[in-house]
Amino acid sequence: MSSLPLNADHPAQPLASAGTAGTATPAFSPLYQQIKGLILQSLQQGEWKPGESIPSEMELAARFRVSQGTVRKAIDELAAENLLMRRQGKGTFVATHAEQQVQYRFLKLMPDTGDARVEGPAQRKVIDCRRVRASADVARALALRSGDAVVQARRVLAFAGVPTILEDIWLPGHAFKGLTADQLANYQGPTYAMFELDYGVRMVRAEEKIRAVLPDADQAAMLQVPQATPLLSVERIAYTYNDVPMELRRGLYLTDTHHYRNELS
Amino acid sequence: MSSLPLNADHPAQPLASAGTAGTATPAFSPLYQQIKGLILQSLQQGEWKPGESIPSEMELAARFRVSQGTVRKAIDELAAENLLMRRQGKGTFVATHAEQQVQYRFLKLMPDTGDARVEGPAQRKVIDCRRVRASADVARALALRSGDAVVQARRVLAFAGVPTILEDIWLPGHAFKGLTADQLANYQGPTYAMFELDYGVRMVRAEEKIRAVLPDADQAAMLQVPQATPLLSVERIAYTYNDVPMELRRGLYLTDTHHYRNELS
DNA sequence: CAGTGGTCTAGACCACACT
DNA sequence: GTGTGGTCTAGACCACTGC
Repeated sequence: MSSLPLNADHPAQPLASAGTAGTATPAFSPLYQQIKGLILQSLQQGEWKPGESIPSEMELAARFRVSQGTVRKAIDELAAENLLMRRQGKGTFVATHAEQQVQYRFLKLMPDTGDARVEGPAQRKVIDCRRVRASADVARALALRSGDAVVQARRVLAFAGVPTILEDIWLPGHAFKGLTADQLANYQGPTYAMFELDYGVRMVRAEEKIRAVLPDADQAAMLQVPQATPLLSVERIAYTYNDVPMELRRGLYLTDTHHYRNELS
Repeated sequence: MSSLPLNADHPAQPLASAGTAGTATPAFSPLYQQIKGLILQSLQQGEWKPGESIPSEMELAARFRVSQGTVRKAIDELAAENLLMRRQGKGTFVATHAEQQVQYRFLKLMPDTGDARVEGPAQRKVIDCRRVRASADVARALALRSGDAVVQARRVLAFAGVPTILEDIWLPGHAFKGLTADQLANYQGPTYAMFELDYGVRMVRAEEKIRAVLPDADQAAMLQVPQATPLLSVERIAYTYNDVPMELRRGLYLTDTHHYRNELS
């Protein structure tokens, strides 16, 4: 395992790996990975907030006592993971869901014709929002214990007046104290941007499990469709920094004029 | 626009952009992008085949009269796009769907419990495989003209004996002359690996549109489910090099014991 | 051992944005 | 012009693979 020459007078080489001395894996870690970890730590601790710029490559290189190229490689990876955003001539910025360019990055439902951006944001109607105790499956998804406090919300999203998405959302109670239906309904912009601003929680990545299902009577009523209408069931777990799960979301998507779009590579 | 110093005696700087002289966009293209284009061209023309190694970074640097670092950056991007695969100490290889590591990379349907790899490959039953004329929508998807020859196939994939996927596949007739039902059913390994080996067609990326639907009588019979069973409709267009569409695939997935898995970032 | 990709440095210059 | 990220080079050394 290499170590960072934070207090050394001279930039150092990685101090070589464990070799055959122990039974543990060598676990060689390149310098730029360690730098990446340190930057990640600063992001996590809120040293730089979403939308703000981080120090220049030269400054970071000086701070960490490494060359610009090494800092550069660390930032490259963080930018590839959508944690940072580089803008030539301006600087490097902490990514945010408020950014116009990548707004609604996690919403893959697209209208069959035309551009998603043209359609504009959905009309949101919050059915319910309250503090409850986590059921076993919700607790498991959010890495909590059964019975821990969670905020539970249900809302309907409509496009051009047509109810299209029915969403149930669960959030850890400790991180989202005081979340109201009003916030979920009336915040201008992506919900995840509101989470950043009001609760300091930045969603970094998510996993979705998708199925085809038929709605129960309640769900059909909420979406104003017959119960025989097949719907897309989308279960999402969203994670903050360090793979900590911070949201469970179960969506039902009406897919007669929309589709879920995915790119494979 | 910079140009490559292929015959120069000295490594060159990019020859600067157009400046304000013309009305055309400057279209500055960094050296490594040009190198990337040349490597791409060699891949496309089959100079190096799937699974083979390409020349070392040093050799390519010599061939293109640039530094190793520049070649490196070009290869980095191609590796990130899954066109090449780097293996430390061994070399850089042309990616292939036959690779154990990334087999069935485009199949996102996973069993609800356990690992996909454990389940093993599906049993394939080919219902139909014949040469037909392209309908308007198939032609559009494959960038052909209506009436052009296409190979059309239908097959059912079963896991542990349970029919789970019904697939209709369309392929450009000119590139897949002589494709048989036997090949589609009995080739050991991913179908896309067979396409590479027998037809020299490598699928590089794909786009999918997903909906929830109810099957018609025929489809329900093929999957041995009631007609009221909601199914995932997955329409895929797969592309070779240079964004040329080479396959249209319409799948119906049974999602009672499986789900479509997606990662968002 | 030689050859491959992987890391790190140092320095030069280019493209872009702001002032 | 100044400062930012972006490109390119040259050279050194490290880690991994296979002869």
